[in-house]
Amino acid sequence: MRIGELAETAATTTKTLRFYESQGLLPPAERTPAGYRDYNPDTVARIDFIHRGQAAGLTLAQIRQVLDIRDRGRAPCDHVRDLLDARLVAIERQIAHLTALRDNISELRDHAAEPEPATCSPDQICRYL
Amino acid sequence: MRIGELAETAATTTKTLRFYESQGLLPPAERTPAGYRDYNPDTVARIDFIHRGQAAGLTLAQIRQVLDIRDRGRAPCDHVRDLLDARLVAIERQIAHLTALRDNISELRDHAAEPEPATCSPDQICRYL
DNA sequence: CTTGACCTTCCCCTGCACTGGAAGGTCCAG
DNA sequence: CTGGACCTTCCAGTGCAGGGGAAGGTCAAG
Repeated sequence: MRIGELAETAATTTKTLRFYESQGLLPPAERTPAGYRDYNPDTVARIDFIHRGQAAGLTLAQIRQVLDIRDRGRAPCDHVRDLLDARLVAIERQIAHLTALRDNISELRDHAAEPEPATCSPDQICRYL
Repeated sequence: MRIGELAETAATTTKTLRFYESQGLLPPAERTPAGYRDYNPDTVARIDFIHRGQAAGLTLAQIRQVLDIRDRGRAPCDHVRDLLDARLVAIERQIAHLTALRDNISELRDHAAEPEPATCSPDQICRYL
């Protein structure tokens, strides 16, 4: 199948597929005599895997590592488990950070609402910050 | 005060200060006869304000808008309140998204742990994704 | 007079995952 | 034989907030 068909089937764009190839996420495609890329339909599964990895918050570089391991014939499962564990830790940290930020902003917003002066004091830029 | 002193006092770098000036967050500084920037010590408060805005998750473009309003003599408080409200909404969305992501990853991770085959099935890249 | 710290402008680089567009080749229907 | 859809490569830009480093000017101390 040609790149446009693959892009549509796998819900992506031709630009992205060429980009993935340049980044080593897809192996260099076969070529027709005219130089067109000619893909094996199995490539769709590989792109779906990339999409699932992205949905889990992995970077393309991490996904490429996983695919490299798989392409060398080894099972990348343990590596993926470690990546997911690291993602979980990072996500927990992000959530904690955002929660604290939300509480800070809420406080700023509500704390400043009470006195309600017509304008800020001249030596201050804004009573909310 | 010169740029190095201001940078140290305001806990930033000379690079950043020149960048802020180029982005309109700081007014063009006075110059000494030799061409050195010569800052009013009040500038420290302005940089602190920028830092507080960043800590609240505002972009430099948004902070610049606030400072522009203030510099035109008007109180930016209402505008800042709106920005903070929008940030709160965005943060809530981010938290919800990250929480769902965390739950998905947790499930992937624990669900795949049980059968524990030695390797992934040949038509699958990894049992975790 | 020189050394070293500080300052100036200038342009390019970073990470991330693409996206846009130019210039040109290929293929098929009408 | 022409038009349009599709494909190729390559270069450059996006957003965000700066950072790196070159080439050169300035100033005070020794």
